Amino acid sequence: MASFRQQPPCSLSSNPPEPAHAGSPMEETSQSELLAIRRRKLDALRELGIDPFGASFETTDSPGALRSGFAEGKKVRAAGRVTAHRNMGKSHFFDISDHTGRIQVYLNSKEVGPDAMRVFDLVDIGDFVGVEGETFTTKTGEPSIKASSLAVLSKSLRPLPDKWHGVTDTEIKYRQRYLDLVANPESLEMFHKRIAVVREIRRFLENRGFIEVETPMMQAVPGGAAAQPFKTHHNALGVDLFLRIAPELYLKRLLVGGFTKIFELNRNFRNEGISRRHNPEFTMLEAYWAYADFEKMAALVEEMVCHVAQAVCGTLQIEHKDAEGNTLRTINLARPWRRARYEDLIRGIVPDWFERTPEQRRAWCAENRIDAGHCTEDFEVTQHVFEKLVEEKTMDPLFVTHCPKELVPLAKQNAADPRLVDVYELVINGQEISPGYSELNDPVVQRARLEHQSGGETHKLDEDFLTALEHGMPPAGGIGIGIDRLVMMLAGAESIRDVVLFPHLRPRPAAH
RNA sequence: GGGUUGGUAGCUCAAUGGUAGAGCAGCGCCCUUUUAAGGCGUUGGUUCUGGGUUCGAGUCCCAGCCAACCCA
Repeated sequence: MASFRQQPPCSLSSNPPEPAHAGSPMEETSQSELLAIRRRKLDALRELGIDPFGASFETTDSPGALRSGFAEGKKVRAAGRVTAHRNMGKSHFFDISDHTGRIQVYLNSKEVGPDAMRVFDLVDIGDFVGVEGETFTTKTGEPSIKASSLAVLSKSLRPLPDKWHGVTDTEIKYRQRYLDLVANPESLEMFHKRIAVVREIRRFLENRGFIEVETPMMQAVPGGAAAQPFKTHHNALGVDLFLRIAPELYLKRLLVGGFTKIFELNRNFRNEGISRRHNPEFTMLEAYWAYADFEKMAALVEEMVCHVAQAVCGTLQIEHKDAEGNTLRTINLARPWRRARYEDLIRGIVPDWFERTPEQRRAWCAENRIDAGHCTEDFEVTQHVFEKLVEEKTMDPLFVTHCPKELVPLAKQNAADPRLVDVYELVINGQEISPGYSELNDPVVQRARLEHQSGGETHKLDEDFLTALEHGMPPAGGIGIGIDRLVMMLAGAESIRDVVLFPHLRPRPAAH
C-alpha cells in the first residue's frame, strides 16, 4: 500500500528533525529490512513528539459493537489494530479490529490536516490506533467512522500475515496463536465458541445449585484416574509433588465435609502421548451430587449438553464440515438420548461374543483386522472391539450402561449383578465424552480396590483420602466431562489443537 | 515408538536435474467514498539443517530437526 510510506526526507524539511537514518535506501524487503523499516517509522514518530507505545485511550464502543449496532451521526471513540488499508489518494480507508470484530475508519487528509497526516503516514497494518470521529455510511454502504483525530497506541514492529489467505502453516497457527487469531476469523470464532461453552456450563450448573470449588493441582499422591502424572518438586518442603491427573479424590473429601453439589472446571495433566485427541494438559469438568446416582447424573449431563449446544450453536443439529464446506456428518443431540447396555452393544457386533472363549475372541479380532495384540487381559480385548466398532462409529449421543467392573474399578457395584458397576459412559462424535458414576463410598471396598490398583506400591495409596471416606461420604453421583472434546464436537474441530489456545508442541529454539 | 506426506520471499503458493518465480505485504509515484480498491514502477531468497551423487541439486540419495495425518 503506497500510502504507508516512510517520511520522505524532503517533505519534512521544514518540520521536526528527521530521524538520522530516515533517508537510507529501502531497496531491500527481506525480513530484516521489513523490521528495519518499521523501526525507522518508530523513530520518526518519536521525532514528531509521539510516544509510539502510547498511553490509555478512552473508548465509547468496541469495533464489533459499532458495526453490529450501527447508528449514524454519533460521536465515537474506538481503538483497535489496523488490519487493512485502502488508499484513495487524499481519502484513506482503514479497518480497526479486535476480538469483537472490525469497523472501517475514513480519514481525509484535507480534513485532518498535515500534522495528522504525517503521523498517519507512519502507521502500518498491524499497529494499534485510537480514533475519534463521527459515524457515517459510505456510498458503498459501509458503516464507518469519519476520523477527526488519530492516536498511535502501539507500533507493530513485525508485519502481519497475509490478510486474504490468513495463516495456514500449522507451526505458526499453534506456536504463534495470536497471529492465527488476528489473521484467521474462523479461529477466533472457534475460541469464542469455546469460551461460550465454558461460560454456559458454569451458568447451567450454578442455576441448579452447584458450587464451583478449587482443589489442589499439586498433589503428593496423584489419584482419581489411571494415568502417568507429571512430577515436580517443592523446594522448601523438600518433597516431590505431582500435577493432578484428576480432582476426584479432593472433591470427594468435600462431600465428606458436607458439600452436596459441587463442581470443578479446570485443568488436568497427563504425561502421555500427544495426538489429535490428546493434549498433555486438558480441561475437565467434574461434578458431584450427594444423594444422587449415575442415572441422575446422566439426565443432568443430557440436559447440560443440550443447554450448551442451544446457547452456543443455536441448534441441536451439529454439522461438521470439511475445509471445502461439505458436510462430513450431522450430530443429532435431540433428546432423549439413546441408552444401551455394554454387553448388548458388543452382541450387536458379534451375537455370540460372550459364549466364546478368550482364544476365540482373539481369533475373531485377527479375522476382522482388529489389532488386539497389546491387550493382556480378556476384558481388554472386548473393550478394544467396543472402542473400534462401537465407540468410533457412534456419532449421536449414546449412554453406555452396565459396564463390566474391570473397566471402571472405582465405581459402585451393581446391586443386581455383581459383575457390573453403576456407571454410564457417554459417547458422542466417536469419542468418549463423559463418564458418570454412582460413586463408591464404602471405605473398605475402596481401600481394597485402591490397594489392588497400586500393585502393592503403598506410596501410591492416598491414605488421607481413605481416612476421609472412613469418616463417611454420602452416596453420590459424579461425572467428568472432557471440555476439549465437547468443544470439538460442538464446533466441528477435527483436532484438539484447534480448540486449545496454546497446544503443546515440541519446543523449538527461537528462530529470531 | 513405526509408517506416509510436507518444509521455497514477511504471508499464500509455483518451479522435467539446467539463470529460483507469481500474488499479497513492503518501498516509490498517481488517485477525494474504497473494501481482496485500482494503475505504473520496484525491492526482497542460507529453497529447514548437514552430508552425498552429478559437469550442474529446490528437485535424486543418506542422516537429522520440525509439523500434519495414520498406526501402536
